Amino acid sequence: MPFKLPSTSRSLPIALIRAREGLMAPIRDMLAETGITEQQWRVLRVLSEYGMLDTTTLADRSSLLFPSLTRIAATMRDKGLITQTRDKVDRRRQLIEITAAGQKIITERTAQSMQIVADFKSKLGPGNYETLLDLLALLDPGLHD
Amino acid sequence: MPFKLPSTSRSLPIALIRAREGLMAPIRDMLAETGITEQQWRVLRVLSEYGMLDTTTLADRSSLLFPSLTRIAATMRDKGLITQTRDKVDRRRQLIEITAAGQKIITERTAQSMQIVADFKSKLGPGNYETLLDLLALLDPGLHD
DNA sequence: GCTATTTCCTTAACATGTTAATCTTTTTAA
DNA sequence: TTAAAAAGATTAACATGTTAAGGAAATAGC
Repeated sequence: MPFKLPSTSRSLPIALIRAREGLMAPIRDMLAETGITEQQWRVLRVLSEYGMLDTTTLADRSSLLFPSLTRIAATMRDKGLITQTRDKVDRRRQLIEITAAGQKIITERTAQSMQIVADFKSKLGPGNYETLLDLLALLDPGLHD
Repeated sequence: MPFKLPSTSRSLPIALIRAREGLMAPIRDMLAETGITEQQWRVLRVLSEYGMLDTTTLADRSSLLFPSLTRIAATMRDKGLITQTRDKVDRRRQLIEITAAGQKIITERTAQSMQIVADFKSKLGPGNYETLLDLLALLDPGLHD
């Protein structure tokens, strides 16, 4: 039975990459002005939203793998964007917190960032935007398994 | 005006990452058995579908950046999965073609790969799968700008 | 209490993503 | 026809993704 794979033009993994590429292009342009990367922005967003976090929780909420976060945190500490402290009770654990300098970047870029999100919402139509988020959530392994 | 960014749990870029992670996990498990990476698989898929291609077209259809493709092609050439030849007419251009060994990997894994796709289709429901592809296409910068 | 296991995190090694600089070949334009 | 510009591709440099191995601290079981 000579079944055939779907054309790469209708491949879901590839469609996800390309959609992400389109979405991130303006965000990366914005971040280039601040000197931080997309991942560092994500870490700042999470820390700003949730406050001080241990590394495991931070990695999970930032959708970063642990080894990546180790390096990213070191870079961000050197830049003065975060602080790292050992947990007094469990000295294996490390606690990470955003600094004033880190929060300043979030604050300064919030309006611009929201405008980018608004542009994509209107590009898709408001209902479609929510539909898309819901469909993507169905594929998220962390949400039901 | 203290506008606030959407919670990172409803961020579209993050949702795209997580969906892709869920989608690729079983595919990566499959590819681990063959000794090639996700990107190398994508290159083989495109070459198998379209035949011999110049590097620019291949990079575009594989959704890879040019410098990445340069390295990936070198690796794949060393593994015997592709051949690289100079264009006789325009010696700047390079032409890339899949080898029998490369095609063998595609052939051997087609059924397994299709099963993974089918599983995700049934997980989402058939209508939702097409809806998702269509919505993602709206964000693809290469499809309308 | 003491060892084996588990947990949290870091290092290592290799592949890719991203931007910028460079190199070669071709095309343009005077 | 020849120097400047453009096009195709590579290299470099740094950051991240991914898997596996290692290291220190805490916990479980005996």
